[in-house]
Amino acid sequence: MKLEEIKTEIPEVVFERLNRNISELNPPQEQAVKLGLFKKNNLIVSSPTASGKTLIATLAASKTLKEKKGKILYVVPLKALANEKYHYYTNLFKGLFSVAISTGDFDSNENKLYDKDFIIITVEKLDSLLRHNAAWISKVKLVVADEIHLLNDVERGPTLEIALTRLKELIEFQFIGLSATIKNSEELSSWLNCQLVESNYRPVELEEGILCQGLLEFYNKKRNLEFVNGSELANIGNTIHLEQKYNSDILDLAYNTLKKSQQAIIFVKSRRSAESLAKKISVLSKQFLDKNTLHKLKKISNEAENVLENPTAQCKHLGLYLKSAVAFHHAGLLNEQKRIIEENFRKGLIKIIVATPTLAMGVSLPSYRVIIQDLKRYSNFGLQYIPVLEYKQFAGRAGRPEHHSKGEAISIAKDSRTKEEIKKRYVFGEVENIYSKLAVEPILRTHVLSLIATHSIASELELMDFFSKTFYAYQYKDLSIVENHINSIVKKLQKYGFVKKENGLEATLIGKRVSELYIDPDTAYYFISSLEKVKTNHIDELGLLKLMCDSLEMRPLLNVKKSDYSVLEDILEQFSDKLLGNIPQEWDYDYDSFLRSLKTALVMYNWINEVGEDKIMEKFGLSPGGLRVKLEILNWLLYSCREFCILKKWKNLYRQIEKLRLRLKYGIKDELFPLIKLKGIGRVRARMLFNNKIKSLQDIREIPFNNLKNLIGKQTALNLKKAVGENVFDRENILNYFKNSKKA
DNA sequence: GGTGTTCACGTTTAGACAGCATGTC
DNA sequence: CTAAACGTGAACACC
Repeated sequence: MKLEEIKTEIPEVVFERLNRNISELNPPQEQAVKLGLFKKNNLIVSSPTASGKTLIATLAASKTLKEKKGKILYVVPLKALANEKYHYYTNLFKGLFSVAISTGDFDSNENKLYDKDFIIITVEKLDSLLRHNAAWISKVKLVVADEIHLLNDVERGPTLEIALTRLKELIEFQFIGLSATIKNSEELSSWLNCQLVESNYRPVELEEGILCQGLLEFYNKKRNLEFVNGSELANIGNTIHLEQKYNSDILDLAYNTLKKSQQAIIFVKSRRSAESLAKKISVLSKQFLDKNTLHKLKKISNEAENVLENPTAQCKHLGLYLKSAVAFHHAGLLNEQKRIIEENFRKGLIKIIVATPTLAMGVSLPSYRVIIQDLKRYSNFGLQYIPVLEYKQFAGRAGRPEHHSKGEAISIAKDSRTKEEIKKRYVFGEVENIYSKLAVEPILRTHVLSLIATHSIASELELMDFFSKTFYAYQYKDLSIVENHINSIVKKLQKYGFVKKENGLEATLIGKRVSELYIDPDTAYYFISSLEKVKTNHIDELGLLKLMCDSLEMRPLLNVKKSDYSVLEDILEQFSDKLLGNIPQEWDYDYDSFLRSLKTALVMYNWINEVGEDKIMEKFGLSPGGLRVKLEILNWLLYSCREFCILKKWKNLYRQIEKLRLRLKYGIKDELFPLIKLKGIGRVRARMLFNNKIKSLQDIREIPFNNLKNLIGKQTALNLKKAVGENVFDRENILNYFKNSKKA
């Protein structure tokens, strides 16, 4: 079907912009049109990664926008994905419609979401907005849910499920669900009252292969399909004998990739193996790089290494491997470093990325070759094979439509038995069903509170009525497990003082706030009851930090190593009277998690006492990225405590909490507060100034410009002087000024 | 006595959403 | 019910 044929359905400018890149609709897209995409029918699209699902959503959105009847909600599971979509749609709709992004990081709040046409939002943020009763929800006429197979996720699936169920209760809208290929897409689509678009279409051909002891076999699935149910998975397709140079399949394959001037993403199971494999490959990749490339690589290596003022060991390693066009990629990196890696891989400068699964979930970063080294991953039951769905996500990254006509996904098998297993399980295997994971207590309790807080609910029965509309109810029919949970949760919430039962079920003022703050009711109760006991005292920072680390939200906590025990026990002795909550004995079952919490709190305590970031990483075995994440969560938890203080009128505590938040934000002691307010001054520079007896704005005013310049560099010194209201006319500066104005 | 090798044992293991206010791709 | 890679340190061989 030609794009031309649907021209009248969408705004003309949008059509022209789309038409620059696409003239033809691909099979799943065409099918979506035939199944009533433009007739406001609900659709589930179940097809592989990169099969053009986004365009289906775009077409439906364009139709809705053309009619100007209401706004569009585009729901995604990751912030990184939200950013990507935001860029795409602001570009596509530039000058026509307003696009907004709403995640925990930033709200495009300038004009409020109320006025925006197209809103990209994360699942949890949507849930949060529903808890806040956002007024504009009633104006939504189309909801797109991207990666809807997230429903299967133990932790985050239920949130999506509840949010969708609530939306259905609240308003009428067209629904488009985009999913990876799953087995029970039929079931999913009938729950949501959808037409089903199912397809195996890919714009670039995908060749799946296995490398085992130097022998690389590719399988032709079309011809083999009939054998799948028998055991005959004959090896039809190419077979290649790889040049064996390094006595290691993975290194030989990396060599082969580089020799062909191709790129590869290698998926491994742990951060440690990502870094160590990157190291090995960086040694052999040097031979393929010319002078010009090396020069460019040196630049980005420098950039990545020096994101922090004091590079950590991890930063240095990354920098080193980048010089050889190799990178590792995992959640312990800083966002800036991830950006550098992704950008330069797209440009072709970086040749090989060794990554943990992050890279398969997040932004779209295709590569000619995808190499899957680990198909097993550690779980509660030892090493276990990953789901087929995840393998497909890995493999789906192979092939860049703009550069290649095909892509290769190669798994590594250590022996022939493993090879057969991989062939059967993954290459020719069937993708799993997805199942609702709703019936779990910790998840239900936050949602039960939020339902009570936003609805007028007459009784537990009415709650059950809501849950009978979920995917869980649709799949399992039997709600008795959920019902048991709900009854005990409602009792618990009453005991906590978050819910009261008078005419019906109703949230108390504090219960409502807990729901809006988006923290677990158990956590909230634990915080409030612990703080109650010390509301008028002076609290030690470590005590407060430890309290925060006891919460569910801070998990996973740091591991306690054998060598840590003595240090932690010393600290415990020293601070035992300052910790909130009770201290378990060594033989208690929760002693271990107590120590883990204490260790995590200790990291933060080091941070606010200005221990160098590189030292913290070394001492606690933490990554820079990990520290950032924990700091952000802490800030949110402390903010929540602050709000509790307001409701409970605990003024003394309020002040202490605010002070701690400020110290956490910058990683400083109180004495640097005046300096940190200045732009361009972070924890490192503020400390340096302070140690040079510049302790206040007044001191900055008084110190001669040249002295300041020697301390901190000319540009920053100029900015500082300006910031404290002083204009500096040094000679050089004036000369520069004239030089620059001449150029202009 | 210094240095290199081997072996047994111990340790560790992916990821990422949320508040609020302010200023960026 | 289930694993494997890496680091560490002791024991040992060799110059």
